[in-house]
Amino acid sequence: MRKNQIRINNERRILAAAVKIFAGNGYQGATMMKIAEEAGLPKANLHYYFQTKEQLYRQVLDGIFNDWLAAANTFDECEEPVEALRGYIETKMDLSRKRPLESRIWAEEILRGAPLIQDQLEQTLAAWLDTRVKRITDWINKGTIQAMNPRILMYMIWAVTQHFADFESQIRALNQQQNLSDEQFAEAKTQVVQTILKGIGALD
Amino acid sequence: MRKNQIRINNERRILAAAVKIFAGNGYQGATMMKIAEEAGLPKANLHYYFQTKEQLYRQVLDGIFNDWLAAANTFDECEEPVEALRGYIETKMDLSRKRPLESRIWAEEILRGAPLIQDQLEQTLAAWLDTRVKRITDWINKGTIQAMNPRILMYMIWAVTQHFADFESQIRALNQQQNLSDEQFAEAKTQVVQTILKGIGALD
DNA sequence: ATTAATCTTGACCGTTCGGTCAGGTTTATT
DNA sequence: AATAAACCTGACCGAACGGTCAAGATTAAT
Repeated sequence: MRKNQIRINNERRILAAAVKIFAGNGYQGATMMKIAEEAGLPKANLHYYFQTKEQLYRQVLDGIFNDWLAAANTFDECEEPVEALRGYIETKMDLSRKRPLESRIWAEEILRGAPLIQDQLEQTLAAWLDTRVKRITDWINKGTIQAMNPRILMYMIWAVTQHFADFESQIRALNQQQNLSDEQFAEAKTQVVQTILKGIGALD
Repeated sequence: MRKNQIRINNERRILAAAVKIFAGNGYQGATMMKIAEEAGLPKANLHYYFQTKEQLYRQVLDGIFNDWLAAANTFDECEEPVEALRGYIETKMDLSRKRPLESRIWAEEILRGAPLIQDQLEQTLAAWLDTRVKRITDWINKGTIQAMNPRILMYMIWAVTQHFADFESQIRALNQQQNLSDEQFAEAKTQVVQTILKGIGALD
């Protein structure tokens, strides 16, 4: 029983417009009118598909969280710490490069105290982190990487990779008012991977 | 010619209240009424000292930027890379611990594309960064630390240190709904310093 | 003591926002 | 062809917002 094509198309259009407007203005700064203009639809039409602004915002956040979880699986694809961490960091960097708007929406939600996604953080994300902490602890016990607090390592990885999306406007201001070129971003990606892996004693 | 004490006191009260409200609600989500209640003053009184909401916000941002610049001087206090970087990272970590609200206001402004502080970023911050890039480049040329892009190193330091303020609510959700204790934060500080210094080949 | 300057505040105003709704149009079903 | 279901939208509404103002209270200057 699949939904009508009209509904599918319009929901997608509205969600895409919502991502742009929420990312550029924040939840409070975004207005249904701006989203409607971006989507090329009358405002009342938005309320036909999404009853309230908050519901629309929640669906945007859900989509972001699902993308995040999909990327997070990279962590489990390799057995060895160097390749597992390298793959995860690179995937997170690619996500920041390709979907900076989503990263910024997520960041703003956390900044505001995560009022709408606290449950997801405490349930899904905490569980995800726990199992990865166990894997890292195993590596430490085997002596493959040096002793450390695995949670802090993950915080560092998240911080650095997401910084390139969340603080894009600052990086641009410090880069002759130009966004990082593909070459510059590739260099950043390599350096981030090298610094973190070397920093935890997994290289050299 | 010093200002009247009444003005000094009230401006300070209002600015302190504004920091709390802007940090917890963002620029758009903050209202003059909320700030007035936090300050314990009638709303009209705020407009007597600060003509518009934007002017009040600008003064808050100015204060934050000045704190940031003061902390940034730590970078120059030591000649050797290990001690200079360690001191700078630790100062930034302490700032995140003691002034998380200010860090979040700054982060939100950058997230929104830095509409009000673009000039400061392109002028003051860019100049500050340029001189530190030169220092790091000297260290690299002397062989004290390994070859790398100094700008990316600074981005990483900013990202990691500020993460503990900006993403505090996420870290709390992943830490049994408890903010990091002083001991946990001290551990994070040590690990961040060690990982970065080791990651750039300045240790071991 | 008088005047001037500064400070205080309740009431008010125009605008913008999220959301509603009735009535019409299009699409799907039989 | 007829009916039902889904979709569309201009016009409207109450609430909340940033900001104003006039009139009074307090403080400073002479």
